[in-house]
Amino acid sequence: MTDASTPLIVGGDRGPQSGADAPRADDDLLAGLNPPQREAVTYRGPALLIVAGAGSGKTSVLTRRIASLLRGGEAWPSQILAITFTNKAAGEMRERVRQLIGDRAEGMWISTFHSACVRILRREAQQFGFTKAFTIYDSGDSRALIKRLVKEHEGDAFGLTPAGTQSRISKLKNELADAESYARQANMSDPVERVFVEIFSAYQRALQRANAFDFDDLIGQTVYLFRAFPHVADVYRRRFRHILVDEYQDTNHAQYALIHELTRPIGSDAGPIASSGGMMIFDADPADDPSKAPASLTVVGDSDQSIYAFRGADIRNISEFERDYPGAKVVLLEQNYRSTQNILSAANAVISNNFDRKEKRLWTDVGAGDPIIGFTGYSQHDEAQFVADEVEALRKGGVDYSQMAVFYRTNSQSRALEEIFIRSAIPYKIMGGTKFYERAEIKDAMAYLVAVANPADEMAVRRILNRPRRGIGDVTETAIARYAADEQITFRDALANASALGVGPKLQQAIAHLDAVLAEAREIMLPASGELAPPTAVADGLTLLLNKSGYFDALRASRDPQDEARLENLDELIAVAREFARNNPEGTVVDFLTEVALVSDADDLEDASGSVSLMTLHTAKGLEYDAVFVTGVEEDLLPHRISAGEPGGPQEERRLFYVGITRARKRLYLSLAMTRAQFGEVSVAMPSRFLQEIPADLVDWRQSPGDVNSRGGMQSRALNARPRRPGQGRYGDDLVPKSSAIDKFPNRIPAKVRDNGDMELAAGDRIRHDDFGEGHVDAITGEGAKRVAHVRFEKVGAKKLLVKIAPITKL
DNA sequence: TCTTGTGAATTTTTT
DNA sequence: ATTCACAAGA
Repeated sequence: MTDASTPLIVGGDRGPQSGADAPRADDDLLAGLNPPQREAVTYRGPALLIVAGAGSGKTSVLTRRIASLLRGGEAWPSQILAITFTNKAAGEMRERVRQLIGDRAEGMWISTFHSACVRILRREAQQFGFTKAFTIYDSGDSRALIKRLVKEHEGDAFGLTPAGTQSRISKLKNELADAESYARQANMSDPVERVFVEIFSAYQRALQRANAFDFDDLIGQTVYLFRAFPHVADVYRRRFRHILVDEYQDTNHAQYALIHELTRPIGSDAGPIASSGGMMIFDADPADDPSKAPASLTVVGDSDQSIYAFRGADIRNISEFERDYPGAKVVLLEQNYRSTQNILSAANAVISNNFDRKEKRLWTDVGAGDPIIGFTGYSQHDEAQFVADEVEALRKGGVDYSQMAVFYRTNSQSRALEEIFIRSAIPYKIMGGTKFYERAEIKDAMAYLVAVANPADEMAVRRILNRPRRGIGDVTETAIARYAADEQITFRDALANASALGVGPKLQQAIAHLDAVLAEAREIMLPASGELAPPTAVADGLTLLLNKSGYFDALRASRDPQDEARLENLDELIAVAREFARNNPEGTVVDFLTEVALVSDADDLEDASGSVSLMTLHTAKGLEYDAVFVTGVEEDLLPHRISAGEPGGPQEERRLFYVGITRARKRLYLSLAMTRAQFGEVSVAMPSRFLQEIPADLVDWRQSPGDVNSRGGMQSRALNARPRRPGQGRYGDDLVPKSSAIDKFPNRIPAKVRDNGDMELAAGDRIRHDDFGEGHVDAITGEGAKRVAHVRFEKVGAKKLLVKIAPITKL
């Protein structure tokens, strides 16, 4: 069957064998599924909600459901739209469907919201004043633009910061508001609001003029497109007969509205009907006319794993699904196939502290498994060392590095882990963090491509104007902008008239040269003759741009050691472009730019094989590992300090912790540090409240927050930089210390740690340290909680100790 | 126009 | 701790 050639639009046809009721020949698709899972695969109806607890096999269910639709002849591949949270998840789902039914899977749309919308927008852009070649602004691009506008409108005088303005605009767009609709209901007598609205609408005009969409627009403008052009919407309503949305709990209002638009009856172009009420009301019952029937909708989600409220995800989308889609079938998947009972019990205990949730209890029949391991380090380095030691112990026990992951709340926590991992020679991979595509040199190179592909994008042209240095400064840039405005041409086209700009001959030459390079690259990548550019065009064009613009030369000539790395990064980018050409022989520059703009951290799946994965708890969603380390389980970090002030914040933090716990298949480690350096300052950390929510008998504290200071003969690596000898991990050779005092209070979390805050100590005093013995205080520096004693010990030499928490007594 | 130095702010999470 | 922005000087 040549599904790829299925006509894009299949009229009112519902598929080759519509109306098939009894699933047939599905036996192998249902093999190994429990009853609710089977129901989720085989149910047929207008709307289905699958409430899928963590590890309940929802991906399996989803792929089998798709496979069963296709195999049963109920749908063509082209009639299926499946939305996932990341591109990586999309790729995996596509692959799994292919494994189930083979090449018949070709032609489905399986993608993220953003990718799907880009596809639609590229096709329909001309309908509303954009071109196919529109640019996608990532948050950095949009921040840069907003920053300029805030400055121009003197927003700072009204307390408007670029970051704040950006996030407000983003939130509004997620609610499908634009500057006008916002202005209508805002208090416009407030000058701050007026300026904000001005900036908002100026921002939107700038995007339009630059032929660009920001991330939020990709969704919002697609919804706008569907609402403003019902015949366009109908094209997609006819096409997509089966819509499936994963991670539904993390959809925001715009995404919800998009799905709503797509699941209207065909021809229901009366505009938005009572969408706020959630009910769809029509003059005639659409069921009367099968050719107009809406697409069937399947959503999968788990409100306990909703962790994106901060960016507009609305948990009500899932909790009110049954109201939005009356008659919807609900299937509950509670049996967990991933984790041991101990891990699940901990997860259940934690999440049950969220009060506004529907009761749901994960269970498994695989048995209790190993206890959860807890550890309290003296510092983040100590904690990292523990993780590294355990990773090595697990490795020796036969666990592959790729089956271990370390999670943390904030990206900045990765640094300490990295340092220790490097020193311990443990292969690791950081998912996310400072991203390849956010490096300045990569953004520059991409801006060159954008300047060629979408000359309307003034931001991109301005970015490369003086990169590498051409002596073009503020004055010249303004001159170009003025000339462009006077002549009513784009900033890009103004470069072609260097001699008319009224700048010096040297500058004229520089500008003319840049113009020529851009033109030459355009001829390679987008030949004016209209002929198709060869697959290598993107890589070739990029190479040409970087060579002839002098970008490479400037980096090579530089003596900044970092510039060598930058050159390597650019080489890598060119390699990415080549790879892209291999995978997409027909791919254009625009396609390349799109792909790059939409990749996310979690997509970065390039063989994490053989390495331990490090990532934030957010990135961890949807993944699973044999062994999981959740680090930094401290107050003010998890839950994060900032969440305290936000409504629903602490609960969302708890869900985040829950997500982390439920990623673990066999082994779970929870760790924290007593002190943590941030902003270059050391501060004292307290155990997270979430730890107390885990039943004590589930956790085996190797070093608990309760007795970390009392005894144990353990040296603090925080205060003792003595290098470790190889093979002498803290519990090397699987020798877990036969804990003594530790067993007595296995899970006692005291409200506070040792506090010597008021110990009076001065230079000249003698002290005794639990580990280091007796010593002489040379000096005291710092104040309050950060008071540091410089001590010369008789046995171990000079040390610096944080007075507040060091296990010392004055003699 | 570019370089250097000082000071300030940063670190919550991301398609 | 590090990065970034802005100011003053070359």
